[in-house]
Amino acid sequence: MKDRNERLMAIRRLINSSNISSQEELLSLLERQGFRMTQATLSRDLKYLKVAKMPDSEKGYIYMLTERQLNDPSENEELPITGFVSIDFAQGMAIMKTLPGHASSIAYALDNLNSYEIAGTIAGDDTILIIPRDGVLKGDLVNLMKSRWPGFVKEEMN
Amino acid sequence: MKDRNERLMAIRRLINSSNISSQEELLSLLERQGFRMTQATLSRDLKYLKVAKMPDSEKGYIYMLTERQLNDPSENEELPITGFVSIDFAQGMAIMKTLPGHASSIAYALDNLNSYEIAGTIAGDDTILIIPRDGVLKGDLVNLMKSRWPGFVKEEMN
DNA sequence: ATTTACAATGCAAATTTATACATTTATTTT
DNA sequence: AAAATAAATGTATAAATTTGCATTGTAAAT
Repeated sequence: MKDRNERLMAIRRLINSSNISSQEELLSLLERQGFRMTQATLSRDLKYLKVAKMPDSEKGYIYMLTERQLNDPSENEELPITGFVSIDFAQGMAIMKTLPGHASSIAYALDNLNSYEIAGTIAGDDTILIIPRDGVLKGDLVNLMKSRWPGFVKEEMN
Repeated sequence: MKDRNERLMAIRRLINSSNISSQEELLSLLERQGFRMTQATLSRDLKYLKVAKMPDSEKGYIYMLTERQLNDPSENEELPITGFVSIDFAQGMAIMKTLPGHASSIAYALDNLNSYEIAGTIAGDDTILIIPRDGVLKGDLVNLMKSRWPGFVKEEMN
């Protein structure tokens, strides 16, 4: 199902980076990127991704991501502020270094973000392997971290 | 235009307290409260209130408030953590007491919440008069405070 | 008190979005 | 590998939402 995941990610990126006001509009942007599909599938994708449509003073209505479910406490897990050392990318995956013994708690928190981008994590003692879904870019992970992890700074990265 | 404001508030309350999945559904709830209107007007109200519709695992799709515009920095003004003393309700308005000299800065921050509930504020030296829109209940204001003001606690209220 | 300007609303039609059903494609089981 | 099961998608249609236009109600100005 590689295709679908890449499409889902492409949708997220488009919605994140531009103000899209209808599925037809999004559909044509996706087609420009080589995705072939119908509006029906897009509607289902948006439902799956929990993309909301909200009024916007400029464009009337726009789609927006809602990863951080406003009222679902389970999704509001805070990432531990301490223990993070560095993050690195290789083989399409992310390798996060932590202080000794901190890996599993951070990995646990990462899992509980329930973010689409992260397919899963495996933690050792001071290292976490983060496996992104197909189609997820390094930048997507960085954005995720930055948006959900107060103490996380790009500059600390390699 | 008293009627319209009360209707707008009723809409906010309903959306906040229940999971509504269509305008028709919301319409009938409003009618049960004595509001008479068409679905077209409701659509315009929702647009005015910037109510978003998002996928929900239980009900398919639900409406939700988006006061806290996720990406609009101007709406993310933080309320000053210090200076608040107490809040009181009288004559349909709220009287907030602050430490001496703190009233205007807090009132300024309140204004910049751009919240629908607050029609306006007037600040003296240590007192702020908060004028709610018609139809806004005491509880609505308290909810607003609690959701936007980290340090605000109900117990401090009278 | 009229007139003028603007905001709010209904109606009907256009647009947009969701979904039932059938079909294809992938995955799992035997 | 074949059969059985589940997942993904297209087509056509239904359902839901938005909007242009006309009208009515409200407020402001003369």
